Amino acid sequence: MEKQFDPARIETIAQGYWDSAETFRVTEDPDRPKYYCLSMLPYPSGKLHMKEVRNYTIGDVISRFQRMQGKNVLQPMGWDAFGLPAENAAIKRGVAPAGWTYENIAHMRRQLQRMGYGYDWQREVTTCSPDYYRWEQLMFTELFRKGLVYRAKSIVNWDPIDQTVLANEQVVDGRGWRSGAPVERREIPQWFVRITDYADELLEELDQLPGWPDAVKTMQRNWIGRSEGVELDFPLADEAGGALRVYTTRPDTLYGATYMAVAADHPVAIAAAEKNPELAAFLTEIRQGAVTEEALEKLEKKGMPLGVEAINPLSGERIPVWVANFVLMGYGTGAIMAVPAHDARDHEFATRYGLPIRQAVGPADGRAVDVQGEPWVAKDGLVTVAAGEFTGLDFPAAFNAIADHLEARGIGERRTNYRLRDWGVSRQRYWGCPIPMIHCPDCGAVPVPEAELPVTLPESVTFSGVQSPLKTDPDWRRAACPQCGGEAERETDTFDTFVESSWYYARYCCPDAEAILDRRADHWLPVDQYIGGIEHAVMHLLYFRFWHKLMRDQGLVASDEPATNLLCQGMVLAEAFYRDSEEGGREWIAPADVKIERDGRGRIMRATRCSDGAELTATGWTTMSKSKNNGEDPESLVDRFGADTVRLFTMFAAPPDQALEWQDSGVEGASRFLRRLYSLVHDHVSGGQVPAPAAAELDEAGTDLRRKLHQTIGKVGDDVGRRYTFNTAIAAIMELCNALGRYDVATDAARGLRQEVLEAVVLMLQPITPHLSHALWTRLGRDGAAVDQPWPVVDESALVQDEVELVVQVNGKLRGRIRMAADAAEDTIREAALADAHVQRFLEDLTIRRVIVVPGRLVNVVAG
RNA sequence: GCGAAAGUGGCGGAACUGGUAGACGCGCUGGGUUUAGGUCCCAGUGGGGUUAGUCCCCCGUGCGAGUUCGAGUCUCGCCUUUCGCACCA
Repeated sequence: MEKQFDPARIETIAQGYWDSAETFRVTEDPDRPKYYCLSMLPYPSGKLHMKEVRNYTIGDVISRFQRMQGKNVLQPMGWDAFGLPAENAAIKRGVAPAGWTYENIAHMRRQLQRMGYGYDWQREVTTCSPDYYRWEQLMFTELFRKGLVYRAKSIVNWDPIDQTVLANEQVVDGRGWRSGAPVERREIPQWFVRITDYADELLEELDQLPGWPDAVKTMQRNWIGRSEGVELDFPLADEAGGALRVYTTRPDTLYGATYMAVAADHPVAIAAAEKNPELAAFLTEIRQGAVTEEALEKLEKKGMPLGVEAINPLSGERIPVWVANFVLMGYGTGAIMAVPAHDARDHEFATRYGLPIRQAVGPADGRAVDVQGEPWVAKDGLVTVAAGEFTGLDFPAAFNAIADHLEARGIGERRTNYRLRDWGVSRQRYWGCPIPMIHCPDCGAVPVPEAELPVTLPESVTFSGVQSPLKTDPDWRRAACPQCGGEAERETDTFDTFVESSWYYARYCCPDAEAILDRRADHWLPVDQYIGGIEHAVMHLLYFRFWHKLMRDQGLVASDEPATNLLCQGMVLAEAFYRDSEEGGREWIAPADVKIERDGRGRIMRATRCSDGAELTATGWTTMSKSKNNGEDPESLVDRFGADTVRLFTMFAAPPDQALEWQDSGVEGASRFLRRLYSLVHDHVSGGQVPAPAAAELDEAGTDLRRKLHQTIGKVGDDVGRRYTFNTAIAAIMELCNALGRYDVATDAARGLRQEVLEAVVLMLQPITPHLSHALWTRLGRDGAAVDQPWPVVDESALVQDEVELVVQVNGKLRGRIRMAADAAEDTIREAALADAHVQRFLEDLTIRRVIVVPGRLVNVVAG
């Protein structure tokens, strides 16, 4: 055995072994329980990111652990290859998005392989390949035929200078990122999938997912936002008649409605603006700005009266109709009834424009509230006041009485509403999956027949960024109508990339199927463990669940949910450094180019740039990102320390669901531990033939070490297999190694024990540092490969302990420790605790009132 | 603005079911090995006080209240940070 630990050499040998033995290639096996471990597939941005290393190391640790439990493990990998960054790269460097993407995939695949992840590469899925997206096109046309897909108008960010639709991230402070022009909201026709048809099922089945984090389930519940309310008409008071339809969850507050507000695109607002130029200008003004909910909510509330009045259907009162910038057409009915006394946003608006605020409900205990100063929004413990015949009712009673009344008079009905909106899947972009529809002047929108799929995206194009090459290519656009054969046009929009990532996990099961999926899908599904970033808690994970149900209803899969367990890992943070220069604004300096001076306690005192000594400002911990130039390159760390060290550190630094603060010094600590273990094994095997373990011949120190070994096996199995706290598993292994290092090996029995400990350590580390374990397993003289060994078994007889230490508290404060037989009776424990000299000191002049004995843990003496 | 989480030494974190706060690692301090540097090994390391001593005391888990024999852990309010908000993925 070489004295020096050489990670590069060890890693090459181990990876070569797994390759030639086809260790990670899996097929369906009826004799072994299956285990499907899935990590979210990466966008091929060019370089592997630290957050991906973290994600995939977690997945690989779980996969390798399950393999050691005897499971038939499927762990696939692929590429979420469509998306905006490829278009941006194309604009910046003048390369085609396809070529750029394929090069990135090749580079990143090699980076993943160097990390030693146990993927079955034969199942690799690349979403921009026609072999993949043709099946999603087929699925879409089938959904269209089932009526689950429709076309409707919706709002996009429109850049009036570049004449293009902008993504939300391309809107900076309400302006286009490149043109700088104020963004306008524009309505265009787009394709939608009816996710709201599945809203109830998506909501209710969250209760059947005990393996999903509560935080994610709560966020999804809130996102779906089911509410019970009433939809009703407020008749308009002008001669033309008509009515404003609104939805409210608070019909009990109807008597407090003092004005109405409509969206700028509402027909009533447009009609009113025709004869009012000032109003028309205002409508144009409030149509500007970004479309995100966040931007709308943070907006300064603005409005203008339309000169139109509506009639409160309960009180008969005439109230003014306003147009307001925070009401949007397409969200609900595009109109709201405003009850400023009981809604914060309505209150802010009413106060600003001097509109009346009238109380409709109040506390049931009769306490007076002043709604002029601030709204009273409670829904519990309320009673209606000044509400005509409905006065004096609590919330459920008022809700029902008013809803019955409205329904009886035919001006409204009860309605269940969702905050969730149907999924708009159209994108006005080139680098995406073409939407397989043909627009015929006579037949309308017609799906492309299955025999003509896939609708292939042309890959050799020049991409300028102004318009999609699909829209400017008349040959590509031209098509015969599948229905009437007449001249027609292809849809030039492409799919939201969330469509590809909604079903890739199922395609991994049968990547070569000549259909969307085949029978193999149900062998592997549902996914046993899904792992990905918390940032996907709502959108991706909801579409992922939704698409699974769509596939179920198409008869493609049998299960209701795609994944039984979900682990959301935290972000990866790093320190960032910048300097503000007069000429060039803020400049971010890579941490590798920064010289840091720390004070005696390790805090950063001063940071300077290595090249010129320029003074820099440190930001503290922040997300690793390109814009801050603080990304740690995993590959250079692998070059310096080896893949095992990088894997060990990312698992050790924090529990997986917490943010990980990246520190190079910590990486060195991980490397040091592996070197120490290597030399422990080296020293051990250089002593020659190892005798068989003989537990009975061990002295007290040996018995203690052996107990610690088996405690550790139990703890690590629980930490890795159930708790997913890899950091504590590693800490326990380190403790065991420290104990082994202190253990004096003078006898044959002791050498045998050392062999037993080292073998267990090597196997327990196999999921985390598989290359080193592969090497050391052989060095310890064992046959076979570490990756194929079963998880070590706890020897219950080694855990037995005759004596335990108990803590004695007086009034909750630690005052003494006593050693007792493990099975001592409560009375004996109480006596021993009270007899302890140190405890007695604190009981002088006090009367003992109670003694609490917690067996195996502590005694608390309550005295006063 | 709305929704969801998280705050523990100089730093990352541990304490799993309400029961010894600070495991493990980094950093730092002192010592040793080495021609030197690095590596490696040993010891110490929450803050304050105290002792001849290896004894002992007080304080301490973002802030403020509460429940309990006992709270980092449970409840309420506040502050700060992070994630998401439908065209970034």
